[in-house]
Amino acid sequence: MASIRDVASRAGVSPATVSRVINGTTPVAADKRERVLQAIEETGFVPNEVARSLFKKSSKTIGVIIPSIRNPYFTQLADVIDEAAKLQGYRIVLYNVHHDLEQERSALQMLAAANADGVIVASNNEALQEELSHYNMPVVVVDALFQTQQVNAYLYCDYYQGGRLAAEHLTACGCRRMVCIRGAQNLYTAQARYEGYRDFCREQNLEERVVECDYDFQAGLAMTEELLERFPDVDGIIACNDIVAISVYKILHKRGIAVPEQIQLIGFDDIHLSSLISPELTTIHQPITTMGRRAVEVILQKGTLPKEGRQQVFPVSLVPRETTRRKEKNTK
Amino acid sequence: MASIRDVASRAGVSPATVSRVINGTTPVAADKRERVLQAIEETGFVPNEVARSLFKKSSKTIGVIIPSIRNPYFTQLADVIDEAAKLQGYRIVLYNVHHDLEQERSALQMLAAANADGVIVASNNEALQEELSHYNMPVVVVDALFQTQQVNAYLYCDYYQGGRLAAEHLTACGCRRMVCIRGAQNLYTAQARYEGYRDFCREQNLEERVVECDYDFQAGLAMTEELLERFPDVDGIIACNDIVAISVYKILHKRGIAVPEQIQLIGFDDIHLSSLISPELTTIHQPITTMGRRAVEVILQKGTLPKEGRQQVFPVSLVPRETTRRKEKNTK
DNA sequence: CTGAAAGCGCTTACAG
DNA sequence: CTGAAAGCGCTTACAG
Repeated sequence: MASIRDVASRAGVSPATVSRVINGTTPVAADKRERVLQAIEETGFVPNEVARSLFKKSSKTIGVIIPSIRNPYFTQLADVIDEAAKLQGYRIVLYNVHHDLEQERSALQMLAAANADGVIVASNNEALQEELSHYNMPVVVVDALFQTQQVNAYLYCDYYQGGRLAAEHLTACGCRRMVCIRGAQNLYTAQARYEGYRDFCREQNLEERVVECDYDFQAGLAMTEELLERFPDVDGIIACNDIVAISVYKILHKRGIAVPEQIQLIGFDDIHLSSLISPELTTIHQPITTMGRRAVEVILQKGTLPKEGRQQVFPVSLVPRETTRRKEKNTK
Repeated sequence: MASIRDVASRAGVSPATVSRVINGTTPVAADKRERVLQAIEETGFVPNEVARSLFKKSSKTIGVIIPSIRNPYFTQLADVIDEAAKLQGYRIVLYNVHHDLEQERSALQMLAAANADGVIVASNNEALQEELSHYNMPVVVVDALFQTQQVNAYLYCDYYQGGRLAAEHLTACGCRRMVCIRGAQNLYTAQARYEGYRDFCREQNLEERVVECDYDFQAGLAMTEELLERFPDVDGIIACNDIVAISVYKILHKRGIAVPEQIQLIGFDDIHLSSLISPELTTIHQPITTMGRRAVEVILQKGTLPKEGRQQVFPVSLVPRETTRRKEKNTK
């Protein structure tokens, strides 16, 4: 690959001048300018970003660390971030860390070492927290909240409210023996949802019935079998997220259990898929787009965010679709 | 951030020595070694990869360029590549280029500028071809084939055979008025599938019925409406890929058309989702895992691939599931 | 407007 | 075994 020196000698100018015409930092005499452009054309010169970044301490890059590239919630989030970043002339580098602390660590190190201009991380690993503040680049955590808060911002949704809404809705649909499939309770996001459900049950004097399940398809499939075993009279299921809800539906369908007639079902997240499957999934909507964009904004303002603004909670909302049905009431 | 010089002075050695203990390139006296390790510990020093990469001309990075992060086919592929690369000590950098030539170009430039060790690109843009050979890094194209072949390898599946298998299967299921939803015909992958279908129809003296549709959910939804309009007596649908098939199913379901009883349906790709939705989708399997791993292998052997090995075609296979049903025949 | 020089943070011949 | 030096390919004060 041609270097800036090659271009310079070909154009009969100094490398500094070439740099100036490329970056437009200083006016350059028209004729030299022309010759430089010529030479760039002829050599097919592309400035080496590594060298540039070494000097600039910026790589116009935002790192995005997600626990799973297989979970549409995260790819949707990454897509939004990607779009927002590109609009500002930044690119994103996506790290898929498989929920693994070691991989999260190394992603973070690599990003720091690569002069990233910031990182957006969706991680629930409390253990990652200490690392997060070691690096002098803006960090925003999305879809999580930690005990000790060390980074520029935490963006998450009102999961507690989501849990309540889900329970409330199923109840309004006539369910009396609902089961809550909650996510691993070491995750804040899963815990808050569960607490919303729990508190609603207590207020309404409903019996709590809970099973626990990881946020993925395989786990959802297995857990549903177990759930039906343990609670054969279940009439409503609150899934910890949409992909688990899809798994639940699959098992119910296979067993010939009608949804929503026999069992009502509600998911969480409102990923695109949830309205594309048949029947369409009732779910709790998270404003993924808004969160993703906000995350990019925070990064690009380089942590000028006031301390008090560090936690930003986004509202969730109920999206009733085909896997639940309200008791006829206001229905004419 | 601490630099190698900080560590060196703290340990009372030269930067070169620090470099040697970090990289283990040359033996270092035990006491100095100790002091260096100490100093690294104390300063929390992380070597700057940008600087290292500037020298090394390698960044232990493989670029992966995909047209859409929303299409599970590509995220599945990316995931496999990610795994295979990590096993070899490489990381991947994922570029989501939204099917856009300009974004593909810039991703490629950035990767070259970032000293990537190779790039795996899933692009059907013939116009990208010239660029591809400009860079002196290994490039492998997956899921596509171009007229002019300029890169190290083309990995793709026997799409033609896939198209045939789909048509053959629907016919074996008793369909006589099938419609083929083909992808945009400027894409090799879509064209080959269609040709498989077409040739089968000709051989069997079946009327060809074709509509065209982009590879995404929204397009699939709209096209299905149109298809039912144009071919009200359709009894079998071959979708250009699984996500379009899912869209088709959605519309059929909404209209109360029974699958497979009234209309049989087959997809293409065999993404994970296809067996997770209800009913499970009959489809043509692509060996995504094998392809992804092979792509990494090719990159890491740095184009030592013999010329004749440049095109690698992987076999496809029929996966009959619940959206089609064979005529009772060998069924006892 | 423009060139020579220094420097970004590493690594590796080259001497010793 | 180890340090001084040069260099990876850029950019930006600094002089002019």
